[in-house]
Amino acid sequence: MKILIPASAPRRAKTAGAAEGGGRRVTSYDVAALAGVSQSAVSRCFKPGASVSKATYARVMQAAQSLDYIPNAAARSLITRRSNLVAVIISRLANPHAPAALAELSRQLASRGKRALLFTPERESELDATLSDIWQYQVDGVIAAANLSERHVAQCARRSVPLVIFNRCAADVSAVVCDHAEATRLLVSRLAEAGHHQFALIDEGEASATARERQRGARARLAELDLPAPVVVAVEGGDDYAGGARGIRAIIAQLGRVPDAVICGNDIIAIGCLDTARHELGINIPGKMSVAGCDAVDASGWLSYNLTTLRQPIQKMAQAAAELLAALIESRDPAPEKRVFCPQLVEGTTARLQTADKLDLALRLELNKHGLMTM
Amino acid sequence: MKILIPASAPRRAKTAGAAEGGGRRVTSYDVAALAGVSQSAVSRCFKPGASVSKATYARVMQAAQSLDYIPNAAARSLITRRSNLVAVIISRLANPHAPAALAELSRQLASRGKRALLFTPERESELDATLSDIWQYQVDGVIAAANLSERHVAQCARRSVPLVIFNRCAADVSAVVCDHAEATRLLVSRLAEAGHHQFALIDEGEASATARERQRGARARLAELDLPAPVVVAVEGGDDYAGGARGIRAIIAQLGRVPDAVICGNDIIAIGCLDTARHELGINIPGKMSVAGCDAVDASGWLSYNLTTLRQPIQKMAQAAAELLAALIESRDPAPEKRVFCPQLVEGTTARLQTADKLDLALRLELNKHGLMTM
DNA sequence: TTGTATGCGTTATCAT
DNA sequence: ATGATAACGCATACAA
Repeated sequence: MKILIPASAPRRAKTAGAAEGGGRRVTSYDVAALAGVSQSAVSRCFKPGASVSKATYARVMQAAQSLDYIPNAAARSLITRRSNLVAVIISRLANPHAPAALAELSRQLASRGKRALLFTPERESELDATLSDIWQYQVDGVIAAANLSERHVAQCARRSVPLVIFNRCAADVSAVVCDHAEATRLLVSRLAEAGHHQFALIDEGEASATARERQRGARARLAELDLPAPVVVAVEGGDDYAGGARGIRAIIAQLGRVPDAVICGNDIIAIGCLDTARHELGINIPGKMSVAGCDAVDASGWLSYNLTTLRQPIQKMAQAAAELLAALIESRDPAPEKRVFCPQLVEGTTARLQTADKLDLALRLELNKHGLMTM
Repeated sequence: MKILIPASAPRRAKTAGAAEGGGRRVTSYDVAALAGVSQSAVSRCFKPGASVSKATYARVMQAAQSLDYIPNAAARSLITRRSNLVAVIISRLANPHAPAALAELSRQLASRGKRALLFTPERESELDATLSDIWQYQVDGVIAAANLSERHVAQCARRSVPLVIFNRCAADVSAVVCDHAEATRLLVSRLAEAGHHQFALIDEGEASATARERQRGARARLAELDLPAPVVVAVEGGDDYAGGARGIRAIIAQLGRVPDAVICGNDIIAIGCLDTARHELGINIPGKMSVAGCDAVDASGWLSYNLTTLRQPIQKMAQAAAELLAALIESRDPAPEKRVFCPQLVEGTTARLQTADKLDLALRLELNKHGLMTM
């Protein structure tokens, strides 16, 4: 059996000479040496609420500053099991209000000390690879503005990584959503009140959950009001300006005439529909036909359009998402919570709407309800 | 002096029982134990081009899969000094083509095994804090679509973190830019050829480097052509739809009449100018006045506008940025390289332009030059 | 080709 | 309040 004599020297002999090797990184050992304290003292100085004397704190901070020392997040996350990274999955950054949502999410995460690690899969088939990528980085949580399958959601659960779905429907997951069904109900109510009879919808196809919701809301309200079922045109993968242009032509072809009102899945579709109707088909809007969009974009307010549309409270939604995720990260209790917001009607000039004071009382009460957040 | 008896057991006693503690992470040790190999063997299996036998590779991969093992990027980056993270600084995500650029950057980085860590400072004053944040994460490089000061650039150099500036002017740094001066030169040339005499500019103020470039190009070309100096209106912080609306009113007030042509710093300004001129001031466009934008956005192609504008090759620029950064990361040679792209003229119907075959030969040659990439 | 041993830079635990 | 020491999970030099 061998007998060892313990080395009295510390495990590593760090030299504080930072100006030597060119590429050597500045570590807490360098700062400690310069400040004349132990490395653990340095570490404590960078941990909020740790017990350090005023004097050492000052010396350490000065040393750190003169060496440009900044703690290494990789090493920290290794031991704390907190990366302060949040994966943000946005499937289509081209989506009209994705930029606004992303900017606000980034802000909100930053205010909570988290950073957005961006993932932009282009097809749904890339989601598997995207998730694998994500796990590498030991993210503290995931915010997904993408159509995750149940399998993907389960994957998050198995790894116990908190997940918040943004603006998509999903079962058994925390989510921040807009009540799209209520939105189209509201729109149909107002338009019907103003005398519109034959409705049409241009929207994404059945693959889109939000499109299904919008269609469901519109159909239900129309049925309640004993109005004819709407003509529905799905613009698969063409939920954009060109889709709106094709959509209105398809509707007229199918119906044999101009509908009273067209409700579009988003503002860009609506603008495409509007431009084509006005400039190419010569339809008087809103005289002969009303057009409404969803998800107000900047362009909807421009003088050439002044679109009647529904505004999602994107900022509030982003804030809610960050809030929800933060709560999930703190407490290890995975009780899913949903926050449902309701879009607000923006009365433009592309639809003939009854002014509010002419509406009967019952309808006014109902509309009033929509102005509030619902759970 | 104490005498120690060395423990014959390894430094750490890892149990492969993954299903015990609930939250325990799966490590390469777990995979090694299940596959009956050493931890280093597992590590090698995940390193492309390492020397592993076919047999062990298969066993390790199967074990890894059954345990849902994925290497921990934090631990890896600690030893390899490569985080595979790239900080992307975008100061204003509201900026018309920021989303497109970001999406393409994310794509291009991903194809090189890198991830975009997003930073969205809102004011220039936040840049210091942003950079400090960035250094924590040991990013492999930085792509900045923001106005970094020389101090910020120096900070990157001192930490030897590769930096690529996106779409901003900067000295002594690698950058991907559009030649905005050439863009406005081109526009002025074409408009002058078509008989425009009195020009006006609506753009951001002197604080914006790209605005200064555009103004410089326009002034220079006008001087060459012996045309009067342009009326210039700066819309500080209002480089948007409302800015364009205010801008055209200011120009007319200043000039006492309608100018022949208005060149706007971006398409949104141009659209604001156009809408106000047409719908509120009743100016016939392009009959009485020509309007041109810069940085083609989707809306510029809509039927209601069909704007004459300049298209930046954003995709190519994003690709070039990723390429440049990747090269910088690979080679430790910090020789700055610039890639300059030239915007392409989009001939809409908001400006009276001479058709190309009527231009004199000299001008045609010059224009042709602009179609190519310049260095 | 494979295994052993060590270090990356930090935080956490414990004794002082 | 402070310092010594042990993880965290991986990659790599070196020995076998």
